[in-house]
Amino acid sequence: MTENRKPPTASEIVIPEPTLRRIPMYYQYLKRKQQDERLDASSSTTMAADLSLNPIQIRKDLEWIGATGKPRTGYDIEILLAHMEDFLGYNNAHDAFIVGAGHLGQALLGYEGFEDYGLNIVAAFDSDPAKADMLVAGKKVLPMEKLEDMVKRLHILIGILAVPSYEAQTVCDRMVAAGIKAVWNFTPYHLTVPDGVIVQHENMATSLAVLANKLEVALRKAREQGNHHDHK
Amino acid sequence: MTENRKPPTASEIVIPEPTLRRIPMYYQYLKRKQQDERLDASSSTTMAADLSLNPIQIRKDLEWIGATGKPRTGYDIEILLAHMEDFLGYNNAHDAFIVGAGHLGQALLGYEGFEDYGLNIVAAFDSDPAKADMLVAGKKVLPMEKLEDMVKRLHILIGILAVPSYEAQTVCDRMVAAGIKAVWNFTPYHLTVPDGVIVQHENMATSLAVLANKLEVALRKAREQGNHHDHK
DNA sequence: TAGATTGTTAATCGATTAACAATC
DNA sequence: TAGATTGTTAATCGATTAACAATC
Repeated sequence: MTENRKPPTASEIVIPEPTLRRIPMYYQYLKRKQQDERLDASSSTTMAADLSLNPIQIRKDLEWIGATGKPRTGYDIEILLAHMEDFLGYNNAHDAFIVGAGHLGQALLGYEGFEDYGLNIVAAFDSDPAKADMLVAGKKVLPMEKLEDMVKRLHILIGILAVPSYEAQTVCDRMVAAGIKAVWNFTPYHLTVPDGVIVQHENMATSLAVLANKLEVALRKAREQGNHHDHK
Repeated sequence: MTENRKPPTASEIVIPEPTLRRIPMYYQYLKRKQQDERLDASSSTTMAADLSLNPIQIRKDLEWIGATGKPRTGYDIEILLAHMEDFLGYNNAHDAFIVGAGHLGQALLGYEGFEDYGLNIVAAFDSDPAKADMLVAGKKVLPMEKLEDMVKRLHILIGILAVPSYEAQTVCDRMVAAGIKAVWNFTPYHLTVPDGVIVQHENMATSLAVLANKLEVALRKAREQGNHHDHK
């Protein structure tokens, strides 16, 4: 194909990550609005107020997923949700394997709602023989030895890493060698992968650092105000 | 030394969030370098290569936590780690409660490494009487009724929400009423809290959306290239 | 019509990256 | 000294916010 003028190719236009990260929030919010309050339209103004965001930002975000609204009434929630599901891959879910069936792995296995976002966890793997053939949330825990074979047979593209940090790189290498193209990493270990393989880091410490810092700043401010108070 | 001229008040200078989010990654990386490779210095150049970041960005980040390096040799890892621990609150940890002792709650209770980042999980609470007085990772699971009393008695400031999404707001309200100032929310529910209370959202769907999107873009690109290939 | 809301174009803000002098 | 690396100042880039005309 490769048509001429239109500066970036289709495959080069990529949604900004901040926008992408907000879509699931909108989705969750709107679904609730629809189910609990039986609303069928919502304006960027009300959404912004409820979610503590800027209405202009919301309109820009919604533009990215191809949604349009009506002046005076806002956006049709039904249509908006459909757009989002489409965008997030609800209608084109990817299969995934989890490696590591500890508490975290089991929590992920049981997490409902991944399907909404296009992820279908098929099974888990664990090196502990005691866990082999266990069922968690209706999904099988298989022995590690079967990993490569199963990845190939089912053409799995996504691997979820919920193993101890010191095993992360080894397991990741095995996944990649077997054909996995995207790794969702729940360990704090910074993985090295070949070109073309995607790694998404889910680092709890990162979030915690943000939370602790905000709290610290707030406490500092409170203390200062306290002082000023004393002071006068 | 606290010299004069510096326009904004101490409490107004706040580290940029992107920088803050990278600190734990540096920390984890450097600790490994120190322990596994017995290195005692590292340059922004090598760190950048290993972590796929820009060296200038790393230098700027390190400046924020007050670290300095030496031309030619780089940064002293020992000192760097100390700075980071100090910055992340390792020496000034906050106590926290978890509410919800399901798989996720138990995974969090057992997560080692929170201490490194200034968080000390004291106990968990669960409404399921079967779980009452259970021990997880050496920490007690207490019945929900005791929540308010314990928060007040121990002056807990941080609450971790690992309950089902439909209970999130109710439990959050109870936490806040009892005096909790920061809520780490692991449910997908968007919480409403009074002014002055901090909420940190740990939304798995958000990360997943990013991962799925990157994979989709990569597959699209691969497909396109495949076509071009065919084509010529 | 009047008024709220969309959607677009322009301005602002902040983070990343570049350029380069200072330094060990 | 020569050369790699720091740290600072300036340029760039991208996201957020503002302004406002179009629209139902």
